Amino acid sequence: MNERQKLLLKEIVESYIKDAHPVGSKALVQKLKCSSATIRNEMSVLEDLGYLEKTHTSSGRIPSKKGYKYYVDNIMKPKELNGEEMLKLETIFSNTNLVISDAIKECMEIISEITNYTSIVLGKDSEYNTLKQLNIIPIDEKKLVVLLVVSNGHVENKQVIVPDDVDVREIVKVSEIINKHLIGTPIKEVSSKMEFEIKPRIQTLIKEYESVYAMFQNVFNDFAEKNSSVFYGGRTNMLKQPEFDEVDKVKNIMEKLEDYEIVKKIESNEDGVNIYIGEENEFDKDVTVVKTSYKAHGEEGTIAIIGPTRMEYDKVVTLLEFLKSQIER
Amino acid sequence: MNERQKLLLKEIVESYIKDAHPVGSKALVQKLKCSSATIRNEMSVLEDLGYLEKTHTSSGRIPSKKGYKYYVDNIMKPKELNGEEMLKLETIFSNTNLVISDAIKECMEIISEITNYTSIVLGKDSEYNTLKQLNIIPIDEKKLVVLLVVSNGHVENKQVIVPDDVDVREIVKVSEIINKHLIGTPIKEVSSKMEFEIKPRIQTLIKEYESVYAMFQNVFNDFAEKNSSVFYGGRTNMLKQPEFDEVDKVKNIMEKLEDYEIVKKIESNEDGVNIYIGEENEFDKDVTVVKTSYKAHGEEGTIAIIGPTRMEYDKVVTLLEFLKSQIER
DNA sequence: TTTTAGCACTGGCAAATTAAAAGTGCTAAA
DNA sequence: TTTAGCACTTTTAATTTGCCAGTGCTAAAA
Repeated sequence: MNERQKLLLKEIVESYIKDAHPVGSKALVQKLKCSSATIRNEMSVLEDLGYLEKTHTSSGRIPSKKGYKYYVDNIMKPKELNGEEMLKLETIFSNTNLVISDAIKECMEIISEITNYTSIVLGKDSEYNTLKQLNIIPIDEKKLVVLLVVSNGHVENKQVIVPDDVDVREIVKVSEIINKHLIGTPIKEVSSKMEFEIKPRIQTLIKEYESVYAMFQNVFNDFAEKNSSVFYGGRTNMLKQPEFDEVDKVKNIMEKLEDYEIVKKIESNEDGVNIYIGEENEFDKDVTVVKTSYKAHGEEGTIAIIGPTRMEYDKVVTLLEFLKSQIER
Repeated sequence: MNERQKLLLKEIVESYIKDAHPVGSKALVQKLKCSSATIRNEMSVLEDLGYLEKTHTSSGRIPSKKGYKYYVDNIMKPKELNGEEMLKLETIFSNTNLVISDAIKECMEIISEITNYTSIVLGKDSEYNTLKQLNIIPIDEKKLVVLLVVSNGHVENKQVIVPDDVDVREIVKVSEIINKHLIGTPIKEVSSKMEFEIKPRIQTLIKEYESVYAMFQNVFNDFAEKNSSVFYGGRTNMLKQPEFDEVDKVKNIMEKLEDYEIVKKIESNEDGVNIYIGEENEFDKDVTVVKTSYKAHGEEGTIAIIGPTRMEYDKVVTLLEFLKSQIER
């Protein structure tokens, strides 16, 4: 692609991102410094190459998915952030008594506000996270709370009804044994260590050990299931985008956003910011997902922005990169 | 209103609820056992009384808000639940190691599925709930977790960055003092008791007591803010209703559903099931909120269904009543 | 060889037109 | 009090129309 074609693609993408109208040849005469006829010729070349599309035979052009892709890969320059926005994000991180995961959530909420896209933070319990502490707190004769503290500071809690045949004191006893032997165990291995290290120990000690053992396995399984946490920002922002003006389309996308099985596929291990346009993501042909991973002090996860393919790529990428850099400081 | 008029209103409401089309006089000849002319006369009476509306001069009738209100107050009979649905809800409650609040959430999720409306569970920390236990769990030199256990079994946790000038051991010492003097204190009074009972005690004991005190107050304030919890079921169901076919309208309603300040106004103390049609609720003139409170073993809160005014009132009311009865057993 | 002016042509869009369908209100008779 | 009958109203969908933005192509200019 020659320089003029690149410039042409750039102008079309940016104009279309700005106001969602197909771009005609006359509108670009100023920018390209040549006549509309020349622009039409070049447009038709770019269309043959698959970078542009028409909405109908005599409409202006819009970028194709391939066009967007070329734009983000070869043309787009990082956008300078507006000072006010940058300051907002920085002050959140300068708040010293805010834990990193909370700071990330607040920032993504703000990014959703300034971009009008939906943001997702997908927390992930790192493989290096270990069991820090297991607490049993009796609430009454029949109810207790199991608390599980992870080495990175995450706490999970679950209320449990004590089985009829079991004495609460026996549960506490088992929890002491678990604390004695399982602290420092990576979370993923807890379940199997229960089987091989705890079960044999309690068989002789505890009367109704089967009930108690089952209860603990149950609790650990529950924890394993909601292993990673999801945070959403600007959930309803989808509804603001002109391309999602049909309720059916929005419904489809929002239902997928609610579906953890689909959302968890966003999880990223890449160090850079990656862009998934249209068919490249799980949501919709007119949706783009921009995402990157973060890692800091045992906290680990993915931050992602979800919006229309007609997205302010330069701004979103810069924002995510900026946030990532803040996190990792 | 005479019997025939009641029957007429009933048939119109139920037919419109069923398929969202205005109801004409001919369609009711069978049901009313009289000619369409007679029905037209009666319709026009009901319209003068304000129970019916026309969408345009020569359309069939639809119920007005007042018509719906009369229907739910004077005409509607509880709907018998389908056995399968009832069983689904009952089995959830028969699962003995499920805590009541989790059972409620699962049930409301199911109710959302079977009705295609949105459900909300608004947990409320009862005034009788007291502080059960305060735990400090150091994560590393600079981070710790504050755990707050409430007498009903709810657990709140917050990660805190230890201020530079403070020693973790001093925080632990303060937590011991709090545990000694504040256990059993109603949650609402904790903050003021901190001021009058804890602050004086620690002033002499703790070096940087101001920092530590501020930290704890901070944490308690955070807890107080998210005092009550919200659970949503079928968040996107709004999008399935034909009356919400304009993105703008849905956006409005969904934004309100996201806004805790608005949602918490749903909170109910009423023992019965109450219905708020159109302007009577905070959401939209075409939305109805059906809600009731529940109370069981220190767990307390509100369950609510949100849908279009054209709602299957009989079914929703019966479902909520059934769920409430299950909760209170 | 590249660029440009000019012009015929195309599809979309909005406003206007039309015809059919659904339903009402009113009148007069049962 | 109820009903049959009919004129009238509005909606809806389909069609028509003119206009507009924009294209593709051709032939001339650079």
